[in-house]
Amino acid sequence: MAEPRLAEPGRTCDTEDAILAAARDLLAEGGLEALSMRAVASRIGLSATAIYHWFDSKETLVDRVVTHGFERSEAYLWKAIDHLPAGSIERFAALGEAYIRFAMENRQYFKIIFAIQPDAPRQIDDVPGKGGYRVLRRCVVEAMEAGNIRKADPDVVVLYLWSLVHGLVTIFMACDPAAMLAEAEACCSEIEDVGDLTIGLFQHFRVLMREGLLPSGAGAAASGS
Amino acid sequence: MAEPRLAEPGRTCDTEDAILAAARDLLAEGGLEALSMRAVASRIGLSATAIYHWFDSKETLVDRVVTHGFERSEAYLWKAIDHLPAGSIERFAALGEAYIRFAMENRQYFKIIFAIQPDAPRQIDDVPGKGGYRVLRRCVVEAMEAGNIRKADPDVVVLYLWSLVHGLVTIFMACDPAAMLAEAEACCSEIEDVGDLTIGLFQHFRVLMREGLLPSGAGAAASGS
DNA sequence: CGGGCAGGTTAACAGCGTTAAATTAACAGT
DNA sequence: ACTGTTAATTTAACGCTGTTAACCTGCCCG
Repeated sequence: MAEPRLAEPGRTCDTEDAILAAARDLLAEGGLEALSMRAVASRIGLSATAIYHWFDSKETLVDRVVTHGFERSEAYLWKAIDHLPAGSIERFAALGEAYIRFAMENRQYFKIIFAIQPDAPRQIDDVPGKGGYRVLRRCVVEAMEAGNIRKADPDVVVLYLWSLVHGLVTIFMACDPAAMLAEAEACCSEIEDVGDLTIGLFQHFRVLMREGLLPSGAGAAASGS
Repeated sequence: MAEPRLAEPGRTCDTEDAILAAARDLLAEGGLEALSMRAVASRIGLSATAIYHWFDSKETLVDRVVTHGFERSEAYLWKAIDHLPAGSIERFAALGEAYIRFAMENRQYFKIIFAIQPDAPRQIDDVPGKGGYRVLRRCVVEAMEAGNIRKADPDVVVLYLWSLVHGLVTIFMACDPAAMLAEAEACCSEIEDVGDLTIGLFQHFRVLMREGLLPSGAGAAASGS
């Protein structure tokens, strides 16, 4: 039936790609529960068991799909900031917004990565960390060298910023934004899209990120206490 | 076989409680995948289908279990701060650490709440928000009134702090803390427990929370830019 | 020609959530 | 006491899941 060409040297086999593509589509369309081995197989005209010649298990398959989905993240994030001056704090805001947008566009992948792990947690490299952590860390180090942000352990600052934006994403993915909006009616009375709403809220975080919680007057003076 | 007493007026039926208890135990022992209707039923000596007289579906059952698990959160968080002076910023640190500890002790519940939602996300009241949001908001408002933190929309500040600590928890639940530790070797060379490690890192966030990213000199003066 | 192997098939297993129908027991009414 | 009702539970079954075992088919190489 299908032409069985696979010996071409640099090329991975067609079937494997087809499986990955079908799995990716199913995941995007109906989430993880729609991604069954039989569904993937029938979409490419194979038996379910054929998949086991290419992937050890469903978990392996899902892992490959998600990993592939996140490989774009580094380029995605970098593109969002490369037009801004290196070392500037503007880059943090742009990076955070890009992270939010990327998460909203790939929320199925996000949910899996941050939920599926059975007991042995993955390496940080498998997480958006691989791409995102590097980009963010570079921004932090450059901004420190430029004297635009406080000098501290860069990894602590990176984790601080990553936690902030990732927590916002996670909360907004789990909660009804409308209910959120009712409580925090600050900015966003007419925004409907969850992503826009999240970004709108994130923009209100800027002052707190830059200047902290302490009142304006007390600011940097109280550093020693 | 079992004594069929159920007509007692104020009392919910025994079987329902037994189901919930068995489900809670199974969840704690083996996570969501260990919580099957048949496993719950066999643990209390019933048929799986008997559960459907008390709960519409597995989703309903899990929902009840998780909700019950989170009902303690408000008391838990409040207990962690009630010995500290109202309006003080010390309360934020204590509250954050308590949130981390609660999350680590109830990570199965956390994973479900922040992962399971099919498409229609839950109301904020179902999330630790119900308990946690209220406690945190009260701390923020009191600290604002006491002049200890900058005056702003309290809901934005609440969400800022909640995102920060929840993001940290989420990241540390999904990533290998050892790999994390290798990158951010700041504080924690000998800590083994994930919860302690997370709290250790959170303590390093304090300066950034209070005083922001900007360098000490530039601090509060740049407020207008 | 023959072996080996990649790629695929069908059949089957154990488990899952869930439904339908039948069963048992207790209670209420006449 | 007989009857009907309802709560609580059972067994049987359906369709789905991931996965394994065994078998087939055709290409390539010696």
